[in-house]
Amino acid sequence: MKVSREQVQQHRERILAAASQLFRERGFDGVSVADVMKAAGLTHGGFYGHFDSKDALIREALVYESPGRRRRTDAESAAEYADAYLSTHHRDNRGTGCPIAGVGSEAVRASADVRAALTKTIRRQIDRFSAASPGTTAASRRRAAIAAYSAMVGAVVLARIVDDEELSEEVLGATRKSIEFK
Amino acid sequence: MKVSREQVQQHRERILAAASQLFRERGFDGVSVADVMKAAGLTHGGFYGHFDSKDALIREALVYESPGRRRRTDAESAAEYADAYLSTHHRDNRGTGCPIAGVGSEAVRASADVRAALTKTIRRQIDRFSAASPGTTAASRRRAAIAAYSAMVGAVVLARIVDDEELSEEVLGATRKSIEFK
DNA sequence: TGTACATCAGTGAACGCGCGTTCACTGATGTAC
DNA sequence: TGTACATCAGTGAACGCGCGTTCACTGATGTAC
Repeated sequence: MKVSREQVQQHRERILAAASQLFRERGFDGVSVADVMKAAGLTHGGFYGHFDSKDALIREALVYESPGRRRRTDAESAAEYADAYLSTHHRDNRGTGCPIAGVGSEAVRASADVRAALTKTIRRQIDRFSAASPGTTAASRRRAAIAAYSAMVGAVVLARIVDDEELSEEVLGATRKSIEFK
Repeated sequence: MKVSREQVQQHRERILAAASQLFRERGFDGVSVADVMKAAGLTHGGFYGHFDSKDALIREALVYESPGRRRRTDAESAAEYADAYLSTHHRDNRGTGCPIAGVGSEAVRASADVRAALTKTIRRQIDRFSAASPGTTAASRRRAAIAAYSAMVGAVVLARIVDDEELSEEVLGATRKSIEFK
C-alpha cells in the first residue's frame, strides 16, 4: 500500500539507521538486504524503492550518523573524543561506533564510492585532530594528528580481536596515554 | 586418484599458501573454498580431506607464513620491520602482508579459534616491539610498543582505504616518523 | 625383488540454502475537479 | 469541502546464482606375501 510522503522519508531514515548499525556490527557480507529491512520494520521487496543497490546503501550507511549523535560529537573536544574512542564502551559497541574501526579492512575492498565517502571522513578527522595536536608548525601538528588517528583506529581493532580482557584494556589504555591532544 | 604421502603434505601446504594470500587480499567472504582449491591447483571436492571446514582453514591460514618468509622476518630489527610495515609495498600487497591489517575488522567477528590464534600473534609482536621501544621502565617500554603497534595497524588500514595517493603516503610517512624503535 | 589387492586422496556432480534483485499485485495517498 | 481515480510505496513470491559441504566413484599408492 502507498504511504504518505513523510512516511517514505521516515522509512528511508529507518533503513539507513538500521543499516548503519548492522553493517558496523556484522560487516557488509554479514548483513543481507532482508536483514536491514526487517530491522527497519519493512519487507525486503521495498528496498529498491529507496536505494539503487546494496552497495549504494553501504555507501550512505557508513557515513550516516543519527541526528542526535552528530551534534554531541561536534561539541566534544578532540581529547574527549579520543578518550571515548579508546574506551571499552566503544570497543564493545561496534554498531554505534567508528565505521573505519568497524569495517575498515572490508572498506579497503569496497567500491570506489564507498572509499571516496570514507576518505572525506578521514580528511575531516585529520583536520580536526590537527588543531588539537602539539607541535610548533602546522606540518608537525598535522603529522602528530595522523599518527594519533592511526593509533586510535589500530588500537580499537586490536582491542576487539584480542580474546583476553586484560590485554584488550591494556591496548586501549596504552594508546590513550600516548595521545597528546589538548 | 590416490597420491603419495609427500604429495598430500605438499598439497596441504599449497592450500594453506593460497588461502593465506587470498583471504588477506579479499577477506573471508570474498574467497570461496573452490577459489582456494583452484589456486592450489586442485578441485574443490578434495578440500575436506585436508581441513574440517572453511573456518579451520581460515584459522590456520591467518597465522601461516611461508617458510622462506618467516626466516627473513625474524632477522629484521623492529625498526626495519616498522619501516617495511608502513611502506607503500605493504599497503599495495595485502596478500603477503599482515593479517591484522588485511582482515582485522573481519577477524573481530571470526570464531573463537581464529581470534585465539591472532591473539597469540599480537602478544608476540608486543613483546618484540617492547624490547625495541624507548622508556626507562619495562612498563613504559611496553606502553610505547603497544601504541606503536596500534599506529602501524591503523595507518595501513587508513592508507589502504584512502583513494588519494598523496594522502595515503602522508598517512604512512607521518606514522613512520612517530615510531621510535631502536 | 615381484605381484595382488586394499587403501584412500582427489574428482566432479549434487545437495540445500541464503543471497541480491525483480516483479505483479495491493490499497492508501493525494490530486483534479 | 467532497468525490473519483491515478499514483506509487510496500508486499511477498519468484528468479538465477554461488556458496559450503557431501558423496559415489576412480585409479595410483603402498603394503602383505
